[in-house]
Amino acid sequence: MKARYDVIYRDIRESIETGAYPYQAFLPSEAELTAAFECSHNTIRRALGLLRDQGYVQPVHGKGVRVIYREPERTTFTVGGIESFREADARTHLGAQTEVVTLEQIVATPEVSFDTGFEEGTELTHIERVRRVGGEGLILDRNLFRTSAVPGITEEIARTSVYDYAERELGVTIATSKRAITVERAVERDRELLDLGDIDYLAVITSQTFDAQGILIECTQSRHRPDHFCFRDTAVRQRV
Amino acid sequence: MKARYDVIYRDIRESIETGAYPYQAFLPSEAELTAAFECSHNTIRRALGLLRDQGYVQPVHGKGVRVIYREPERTTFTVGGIESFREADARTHLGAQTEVVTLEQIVATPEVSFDTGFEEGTELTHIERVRRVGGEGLILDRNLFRTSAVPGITEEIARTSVYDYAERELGVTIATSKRAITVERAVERDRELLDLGDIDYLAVITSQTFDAQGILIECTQSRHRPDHFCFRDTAVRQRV
DNA sequence: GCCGATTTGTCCGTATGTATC
DNA sequence: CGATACATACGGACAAATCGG
Repeated sequence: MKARYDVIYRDIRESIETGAYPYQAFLPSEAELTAAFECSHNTIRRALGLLRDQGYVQPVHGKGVRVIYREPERTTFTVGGIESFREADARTHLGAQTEVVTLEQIVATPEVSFDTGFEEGTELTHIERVRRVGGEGLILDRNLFRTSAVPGITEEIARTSVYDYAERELGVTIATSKRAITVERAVERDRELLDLGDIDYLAVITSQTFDAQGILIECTQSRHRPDHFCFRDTAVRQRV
Repeated sequence: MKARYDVIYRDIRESIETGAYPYQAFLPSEAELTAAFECSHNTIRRALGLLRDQGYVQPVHGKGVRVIYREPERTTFTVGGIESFREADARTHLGAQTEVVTLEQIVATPEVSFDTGFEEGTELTHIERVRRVGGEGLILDRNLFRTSAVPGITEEIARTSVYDYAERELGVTIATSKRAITVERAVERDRELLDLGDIDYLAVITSQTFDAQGILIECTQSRHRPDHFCFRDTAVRQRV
């Protein structure tokens, strides 16, 4: 992304994360930023809007833009935004491994259609993968990809990153993802594939992913052992 | 909020939710919308940006703006994502009751400060509340309000809605909320106050809330019995 | 309490780039 | 290639909130 507003957003975000603009400090005014980045008022505003939406700053009308970001702890496996397991792994440096348990072609039955939102009869690629950190099975991912959108998935691709393959090789762009987080009791299959010990509940993320065309291309269930699960989120007030 | 872009956003959202623009359909082009709403290109774009961020539509470059919203399925969940307990209760008509267990003034110790982000020595109002549905204790809410921002909380207020009190009586506006969802083992206190049976894990939402000034005014831990917990979310891909 | 300077919030009109068909 | 539609960017104008004198 080479858009000006995005470059500016990243630049300021960097300054906040490194502490150049500390918690509770005010950023330079929009006028100053406009001069500093040599761009228009609107472009600065767009960058500031991103910072606000991502929970970095809180603009205060008539006063300035206050920093509300503080360094999060990096202890557990955090989920947020749309990032693939591989990206999260790279970010946290936990050295995770992926084992492909299932890789098969299926056709959406009425029941699958109801659960996932795929039209009945759609050809789907079904994948089950176990994510291991330090040899321990922590996460069970169960994906259903629309085969016509993401064809030719091999075990090798499934073991590395389906997202990379889809984005780079096929030119598919992931755009929007709808998720629900629930906590469910572990079932037989979970015990079989994960290292649960006496743990009998899992954090479950169920998500639907749409591509840049607005077409549903993937449904996923990601079942996490609770002691390595953390979901972070920033919500901005809905003005009523 | 009477901003034009917000009115337009709500108008189009309404049309989507009622099915006037069905799933997978394209909205009228920006030019047509500009004419229809008699406003500028930028204002329409801002409204469309909101619709995109909230997961209603997916703009497709060079083609149009596609609807990706579908009526959420009514399954087993009770407590939804962004809404407060009271709002969720009103929506689901479950007839929930709130019992105030604790209401006291405390001062932030170093440990509390570390856990919550309040400055050491800050005067805080500590509240513990149990949310019951059908007599069953399902949720334990533990709040720490900055007393100077939200003074004079009575048991009556705690039983109904601190949020209403803060907004209406005190003019405090909640602006940004940072949340983390984890799954934790139930502790003694949870068993004491909630009806857990043989359940020994809880869904825990830990949140920090900032007012319109960017000041931290509240930290909350909301501990949910997992069989009545669901968190919903829509994420937009960060283009890299 | 009022006024003026500063700062953010909203909106407009226009121009240009880029993707789709 | 041209027409259409979304994406980005600019510059200007005015409103609204804050703060200090």
